[in-house]
Amino acid sequence: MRPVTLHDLAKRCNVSTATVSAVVNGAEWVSPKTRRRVQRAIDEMGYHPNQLARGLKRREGHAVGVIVSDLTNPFFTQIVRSLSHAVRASGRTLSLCDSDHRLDLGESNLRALLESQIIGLVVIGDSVPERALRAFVRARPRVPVIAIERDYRIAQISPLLVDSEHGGFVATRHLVECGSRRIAMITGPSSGAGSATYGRAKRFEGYQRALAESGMEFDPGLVVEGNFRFESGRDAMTQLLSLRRPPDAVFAANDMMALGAMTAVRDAGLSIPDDIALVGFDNVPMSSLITPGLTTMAMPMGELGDAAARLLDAHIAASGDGEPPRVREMFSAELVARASTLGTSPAFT
Amino acid sequence: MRPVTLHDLAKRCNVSTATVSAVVNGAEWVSPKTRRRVQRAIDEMGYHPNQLARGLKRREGHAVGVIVSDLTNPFFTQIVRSLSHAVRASGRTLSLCDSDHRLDLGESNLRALLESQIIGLVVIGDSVPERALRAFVRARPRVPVIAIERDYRIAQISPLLVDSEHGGFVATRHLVECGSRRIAMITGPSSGAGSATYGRAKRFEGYQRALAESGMEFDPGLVVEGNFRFESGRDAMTQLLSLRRPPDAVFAANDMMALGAMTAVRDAGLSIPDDIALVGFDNVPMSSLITPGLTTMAMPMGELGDAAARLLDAHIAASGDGEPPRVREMFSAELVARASTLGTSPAFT
DNA sequence: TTGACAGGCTTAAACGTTAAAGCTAGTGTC
DNA sequence: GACACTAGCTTTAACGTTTAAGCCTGTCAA
Repeated sequence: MRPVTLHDLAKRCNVSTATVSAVVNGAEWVSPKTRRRVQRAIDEMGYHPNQLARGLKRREGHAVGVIVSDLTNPFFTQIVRSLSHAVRASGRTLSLCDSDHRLDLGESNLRALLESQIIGLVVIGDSVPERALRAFVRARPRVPVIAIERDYRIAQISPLLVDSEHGGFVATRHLVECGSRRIAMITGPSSGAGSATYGRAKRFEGYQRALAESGMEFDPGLVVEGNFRFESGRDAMTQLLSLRRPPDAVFAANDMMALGAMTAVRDAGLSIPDDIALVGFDNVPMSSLITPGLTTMAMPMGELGDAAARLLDAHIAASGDGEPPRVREMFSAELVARASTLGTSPAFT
Repeated sequence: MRPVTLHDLAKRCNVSTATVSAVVNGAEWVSPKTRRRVQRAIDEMGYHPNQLARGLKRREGHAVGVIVSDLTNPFFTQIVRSLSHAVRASGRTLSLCDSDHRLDLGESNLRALLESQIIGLVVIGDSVPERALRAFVRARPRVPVIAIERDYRIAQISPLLVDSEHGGFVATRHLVECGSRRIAMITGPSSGAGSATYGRAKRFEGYQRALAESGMEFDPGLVVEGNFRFESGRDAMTQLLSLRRPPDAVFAANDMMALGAMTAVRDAGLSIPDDIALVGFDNVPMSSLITPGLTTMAMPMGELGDAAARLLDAHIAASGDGEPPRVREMFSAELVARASTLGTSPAFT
């Protein structure tokens, strides 16, 4: 039992396949009578257009590709989710790839998407090597590519960034304002997976600027490198606590490391925020649910997903006019103050 | 600049497209000399097969569809993630749909997947109306459909289930063993989104059986209905605490509600587990990170994703032999005891 | 009466790939 | 020398759509 095709409908209605196609696609010129007859046959026989054939003929696919380095990261999940809704709303389909923090997997994922003739691509975080993307835009000059939280040096790629320098500055200044005098930082990795994300270095720069503007000296001994994961935050914190002069506040480059740091503080029998004040970055859902609530810089996840979808739609709609224009958009993270810096005053349980 | 096609390669190498196709697909009969020549041209010109054309000709797509009711639910995210890896490993592509807890969206997502000629379908949770799936298996009798945590009454659909009756039983018995005498339950919704998931009713049944086997009376006043979300757990707990005789233990049908319940207990100035012992269900990542750690029934998420991928591969490999066989697999949830029932003995911080 | 024109359809050629069937030259067999 | 056989190709017809071009038939203006 083959699926119903335009031919089947055409035979049944004694018209040509072109006419049936016109009805399916809502062309103007079909007479109301024929249109009704064909429409009835479509409903009765249960016809569904074959997007492969359609795509082949129209020389464009119907899928938008998205590559993410780790879907279990709530930051990415939320972006993918809002992206998926937007993509569906415009009648397309989402092809999802999880590169599992491995650049080689990201590259093979990208090839698969290229072959499936995607009509647009969103790359989130540090999931695809620059070289591979360069090859992609060369092979498909008309396909819009959007990078979230990664600033590729490729002219055809539109970056959507969060101003992490400012975010790091605000986070650190908040700690200063809360009375901290020795502020440590747990950074992202300087090499390997995640090291190339836009925010990694910027958060550190913001931290340094805030220290400078507050007249505090920068102590390299208070900077520990993590890898954005829970365990590395815990280990980094343990290391910081073992210093001769431990810090009284810590700015972690993301929430997962901040949460890891939190358990290390607890394990050491110390209290947050009295002994150690703590700020994270991302505002993952968990940060509002734990006790004490984690003060953090909220990333505009929904906005990023929506903006990506909006850009894709615009690019696709304007296709035919050569290459898509490059757009660079900057979003900002907002401070969400919770108990990990403010303490348990009634307003911030 | 059109993408390179088989024709371009054929012309360049003075062979027919059939030969080039044979090289691309690794057919045996091509002479080593020709193979080398063609292979070189492929590399030099940067050829990538067009999966739309290939799929059209072979009468099968290259994508596996997955529909999930809410991607931000970590339980689903982990399944999708392991599924995506398995799908990529077999050279296919993942088409992801998030139905946003709306059955009508799930239905339109399913239609989109149908049109894109998916080669297999995984439906996770309560995301697609049974009627729509029935139509799908009628339209595509050869496409294997796998349902995770949902037991559709459709012969062609293979369900992958977790024995939640037993899980509910073990969870409740654990509370009994920890000394609780009045055990309440926060259930899933009895109607609307999520109400049709396989586990919902089963967890409640297991709870009742454990009470009966422990010789404890079942008190309907200790059962409150939630909707699987954080806030509903918090509200349900508040309601339970306001009873004349509040419970000394609560079994929540999932972790998110248990976490909500936890904040309600804290807000009431009570302690976990001394005043209220708490058990959840799912073992979302957060449950191990909060304080106190949440005792919960661990769902075998990776196993479910892998099993789904394995079944799909088997079905697809055996295609041609008519309809895919229906497989029903049952997995089990395992108790992970943490501080929310055991207290802060050194072993369970 | 002729021609122009428009409405409503059909024809036919693609889109890039695969696969069955056919062809050719060379080898081996008796 | 006729025959079969094989290795290594080519030819050709699809797969299900779309779309440009063409073909009728009827209407209307001149």
